Amino acid sequence: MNEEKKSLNFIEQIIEDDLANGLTQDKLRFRFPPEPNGYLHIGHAASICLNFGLGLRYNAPVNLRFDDTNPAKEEQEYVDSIKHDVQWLGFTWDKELYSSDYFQQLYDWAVEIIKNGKAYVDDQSSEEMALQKGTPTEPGTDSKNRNRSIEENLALFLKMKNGDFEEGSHVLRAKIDMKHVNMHMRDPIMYRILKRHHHRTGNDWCIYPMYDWTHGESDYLEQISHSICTLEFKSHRDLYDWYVDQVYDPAKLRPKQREFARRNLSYTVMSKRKLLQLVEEGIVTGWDDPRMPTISGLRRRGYTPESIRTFSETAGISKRDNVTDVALLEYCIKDDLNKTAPRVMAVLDPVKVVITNYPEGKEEWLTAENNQEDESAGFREVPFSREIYIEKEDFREEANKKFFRLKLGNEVRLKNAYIIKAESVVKDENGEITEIHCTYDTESLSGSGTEASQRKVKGTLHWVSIKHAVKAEVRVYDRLFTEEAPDSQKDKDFKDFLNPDSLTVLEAFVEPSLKEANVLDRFQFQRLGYFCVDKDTTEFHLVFNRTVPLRDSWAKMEE
RNA sequence: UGACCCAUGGUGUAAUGGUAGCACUCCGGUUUUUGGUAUCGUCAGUCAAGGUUCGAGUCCUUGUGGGUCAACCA
Repeated sequence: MNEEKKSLNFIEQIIEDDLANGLTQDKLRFRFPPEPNGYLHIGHAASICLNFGLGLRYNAPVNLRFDDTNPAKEEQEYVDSIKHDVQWLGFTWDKELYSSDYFQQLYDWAVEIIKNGKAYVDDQSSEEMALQKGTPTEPGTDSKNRNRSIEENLALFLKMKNGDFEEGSHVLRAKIDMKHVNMHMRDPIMYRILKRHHHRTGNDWCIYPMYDWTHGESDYLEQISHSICTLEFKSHRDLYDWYVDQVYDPAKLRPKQREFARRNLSYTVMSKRKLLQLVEEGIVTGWDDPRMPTISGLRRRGYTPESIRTFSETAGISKRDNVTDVALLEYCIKDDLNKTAPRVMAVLDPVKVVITNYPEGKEEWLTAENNQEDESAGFREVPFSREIYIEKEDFREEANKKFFRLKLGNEVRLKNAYIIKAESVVKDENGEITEIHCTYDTESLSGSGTEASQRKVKGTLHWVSIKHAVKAEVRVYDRLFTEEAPDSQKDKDFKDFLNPDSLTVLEAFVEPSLKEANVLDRFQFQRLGYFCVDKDTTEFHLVFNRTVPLRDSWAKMEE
């Protein structure tokens, strides 16, 4: 009953203020506007969760709008992946829209703007125009084409549209103010000539509208009430407003742009350019490499949509630059999987144990709970026999009292099975232990209710029966970079900080029940971590990805 | 030598002029057939200096520090 009221973030605050000042709730409408030029990453997830979260909170529609105004970079493949990722995250958009849907409307409006004397065709080189643009501290100078007649502009713009000019030879510019303190207001380009095939409009157009000209008008057309973007667009706001002013009908809703800080994660990079570089240079295996901060990478790694939503919610939003500790993301997935992932046993670095007083040829199928955190998860049967594998690091010939695991002369419990005692070891010519000989307490079976079964021993180990074990490839991932903020180190390239050990491939043994596992099924390998079945799995070859290890306070004690 | 944005524990955020709180991380205790989980606890913060006010993290001024802005990218 603690009616603790959740505080509003600053965007919600703005909306509440607008509502208090007369905007009605039914006018609220949002959008998520990715450019289909790459895969979505965890930073986009923040924006997705923000926009769709607002939609849920205010019962308002949220459009998925592809900002596809640059045919040179955009592809259908990216459109498909983005739709998949948004759905996978658990959100439903109202309308699927494309900026390219508005090319004709934008063109018609541009003609009107020319007729109003607010735009002109410039045929200078981009170098000349850049020179005239000035700098943040110096005003720009007017183009020699700035005062072309309306008729001439109309004729030239038509020729641009008709493909009569070469790429790069002409642009349409808004006539605003070359001396404006805001560089974006110094006669920005509205259209450029691009003789490229567009993934949706094909070859219908050879002029394409720029982002600024497109975005506000698209928001206006869709009657988006709050157009939320990241901080680097702050200085575009003046232009956004100027463009909306050119077509605004006061009877309609006027969209407003508001900006928040993009979410950065420690030990990774987030820019599409850099992620693309990792993919193209083969540093990772693809956009969905489990080490990538992409939604598809996290999905393949074993992250749940729920955990990513919780992460976004917990990290919150603000207007300051940030680098969120990846430990928070890892906490979110561990917390989720702890409640939902079935427990199984797998040995990643095996050493053989022979239980000398266990009859040769005998096998038992023992009962094991699937999830101690969830009674409804039920039980399964796990085979036990005379020879088993345990982890190498779970045995020492000698150790101090802090070491709760198996050592000569000492007892441990095998999870869901018996208590065993290490009696001797067999070594090869190099002194490497090849077998550990143990005896077991025949009365100590877990759950049997006997006095011996209730005995307290300090350590409990996971294990697999050698005879029944299934071989599996296990891919153990570590952070991709060794530096918290790899892309903000002065004079250094982010790739200087690549972690050479970000992937370790192990040949492991897992309990037989895992033979039935399907791609993306998630498990806790007890005492080790959370793992999921990779898509590389075939009928004959099981592959697991380690999502995240369990907290290991023993490893910490060991320094 | 400009304009704009930002500044709260190690990290991410809250406090809307009135008790600086939450989560993660770190460290420690208890419980435990996972050295997991759960649970209890410890350490730790308002960039600085002035001003307004009964009262300032919050408002004002000036500094300091960080970021953004000059693609025919978005």
